Amino acid sequence: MVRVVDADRVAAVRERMPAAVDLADTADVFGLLSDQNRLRLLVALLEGELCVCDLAAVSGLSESAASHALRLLRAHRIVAVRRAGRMAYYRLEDPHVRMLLDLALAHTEHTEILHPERDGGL
Amino acid sequence: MVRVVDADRVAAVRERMPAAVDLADTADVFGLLSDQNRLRLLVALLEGELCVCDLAAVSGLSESAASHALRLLRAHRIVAVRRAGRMAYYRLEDPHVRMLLDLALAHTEHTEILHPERDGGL
DNA sequence: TGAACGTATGAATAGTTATTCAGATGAGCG
DNA sequence: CGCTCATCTGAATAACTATTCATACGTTCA
Repeated sequence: MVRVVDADRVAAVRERMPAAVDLADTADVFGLLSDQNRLRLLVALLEGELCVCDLAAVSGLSESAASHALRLLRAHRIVAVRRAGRMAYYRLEDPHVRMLLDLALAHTEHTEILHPERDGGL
Repeated sequence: MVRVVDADRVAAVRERMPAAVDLADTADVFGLLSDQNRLRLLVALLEGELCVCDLAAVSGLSESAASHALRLLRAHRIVAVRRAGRMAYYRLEDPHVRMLLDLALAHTEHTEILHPERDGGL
């Protein structure tokens, strides 16, 4: 089993395959962007910092849920926090993620949604 | 609870917030990219079509696992299949996903990995 | 100081997703 | 035909992720 058909292409692709650690990191970032609520939070932050309660309001989350989500994003340094008294102001810190968001949103807004359906032969 | 601090910004952000269906779709796409194995498959396909066994070989997956992953990607029309006899050749079909991949990989390859760690105050 | 507030946390539950295995399908070939 | 091969599938388990609730923390202000 696992016999190779086009050995040359397989070797070439193996060459170009990013290191496991890079792939894991990339998968991680995409994973953080794969949730509607986190997406809302990040979209809200595209134009500048907001406090937790405004983020919760904008994204329709409870403050607890918003806080949990922001914690995750903060742990991966996608957002950063500024504290002022009892308020916490979050901002989008990762320019790479900003680019991914911009690109992704630009496309979904102009594109028909492709729902999971069958192809040639499912 | 959920009191708004900066009502104007909240209203402005609400205006710009994409529709729920667009966010769901975007989150979905990111979700499909959030797995190392699927990422490997897609990277392998960046340069052209490959059959399942070569994809499995390149990405270190069992053929069954590769097939399951490809099925998912196919269901979302991210890849498409061409069948020739008993072989199945997959290709990357979604140019939007190709862009996201290119962007993401370009960055991870030049960037220090930011592992989940604490920020100012975790 | 103590009450109210914004935020953060932990633990529990519920829900989703990946992985594996056993077997099915359908094409080619002797 | 009947065997082998490439691929696909379904079902089961295991692993992970989200959501909620109750509560804790530190700040502000009376």
